[in-house]
Amino acid sequence: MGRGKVELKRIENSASRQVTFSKRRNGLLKKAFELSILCEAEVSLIIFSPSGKFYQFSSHDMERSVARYRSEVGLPGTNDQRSRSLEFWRSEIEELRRTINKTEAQLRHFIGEDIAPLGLKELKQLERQLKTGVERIRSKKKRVISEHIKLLKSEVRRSSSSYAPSYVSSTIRAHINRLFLDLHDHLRI
Amino acid sequence: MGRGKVELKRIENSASRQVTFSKRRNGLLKKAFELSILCEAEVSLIIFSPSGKFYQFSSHDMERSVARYRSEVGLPGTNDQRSRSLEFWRSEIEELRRTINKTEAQLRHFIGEDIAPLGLKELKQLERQLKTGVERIRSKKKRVISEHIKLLKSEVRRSSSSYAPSYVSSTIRAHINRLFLDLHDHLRI
DNA sequence: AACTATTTATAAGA
DNA sequence: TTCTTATAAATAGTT
Repeated sequence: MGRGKVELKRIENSASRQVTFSKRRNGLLKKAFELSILCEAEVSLIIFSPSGKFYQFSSHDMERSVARYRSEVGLPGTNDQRSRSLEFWRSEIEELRRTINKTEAQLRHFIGEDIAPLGLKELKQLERQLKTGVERIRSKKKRVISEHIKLLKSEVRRSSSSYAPSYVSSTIRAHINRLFLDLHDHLRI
Repeated sequence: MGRGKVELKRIENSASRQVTFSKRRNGLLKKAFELSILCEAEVSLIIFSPSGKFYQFSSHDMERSVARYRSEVGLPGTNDQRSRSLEFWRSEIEELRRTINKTEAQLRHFIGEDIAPLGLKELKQLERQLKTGVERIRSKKKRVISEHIKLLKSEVRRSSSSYAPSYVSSTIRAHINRLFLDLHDHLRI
């Protein structure tokens, strides 16, 4: 991965060992970060240089990952009370994960992703749900906007029945214009 | 570092996310190992896949590295292993529950429920997502149906160029009628 | 610290 | 999962 290949053994030259450490350490930290983002993995990395300098990356809280590590390696027995309750929590968590996967899949279907494997029947149902959603959202938007209008109208009434100076009504007129722009914008889609 | 570049964000497609995880996990473990050999560094790496599978590398004893990590970040000594791992599971479950709640809320929004507290901006975004979803789903449906049609046409061709008895073509005609009903039904919505 | 020639990792496709 | 291959990335040796 450079001008020449290197044997997998301690680099004898101290200067180049240090340079290599610096380059590869950065590379490793970067890749640990990328893995955690791209694949949603939990990744923790601890590095000490030969001279004792310390570097770390942890996608989640380091203590959390260490505890999780321990729960993986530190429990050889299966029959004591502790591992039983751990077994319970594990299954609890699996169930929650299943729920999440299912829900997220549905969500993706709603925005038209991962629909390749769906049949006509599913597609039809999806479409109907989406249509319903769109209708409700549009009507909610209309209500929101007409609330705005109502408020503005009452303001207009109040100010015209008072002796407010004319710049007030022009402010209100500006509000109204803004509202109509919004209205146009939001109902256009 | 492959046929195309990848954006630094969660890979949406679950299959390719898993493949990428497997490849990059191996790459990361390999590089951690190389760094420790080439530069005599102390390197510890803990990885959990989203599905909970566990991988690790440690150039030295993991507990030693963890203890050294703790002394670096200034945590008081250790702990009761059991309460820590319980703590971990508790936090894990809370996080999963939060995820579920968020995702389910989104899902409800998509079908137009619980949208009372939403503002115009959110409503607008929702509507746009739904529209996109509907469009994708409709085009997928069209593709599915035209596949059906293509298949049927080729069947018709085959059977009319053979000496098949006439009831075959009437069967096919029935299929076609059924298809058109489907077509009408599905594109009507 | 920069610069490249090379090696390595890996994304996409089969 | 595994293999292949084109390309992107990392990095060894050099300036």
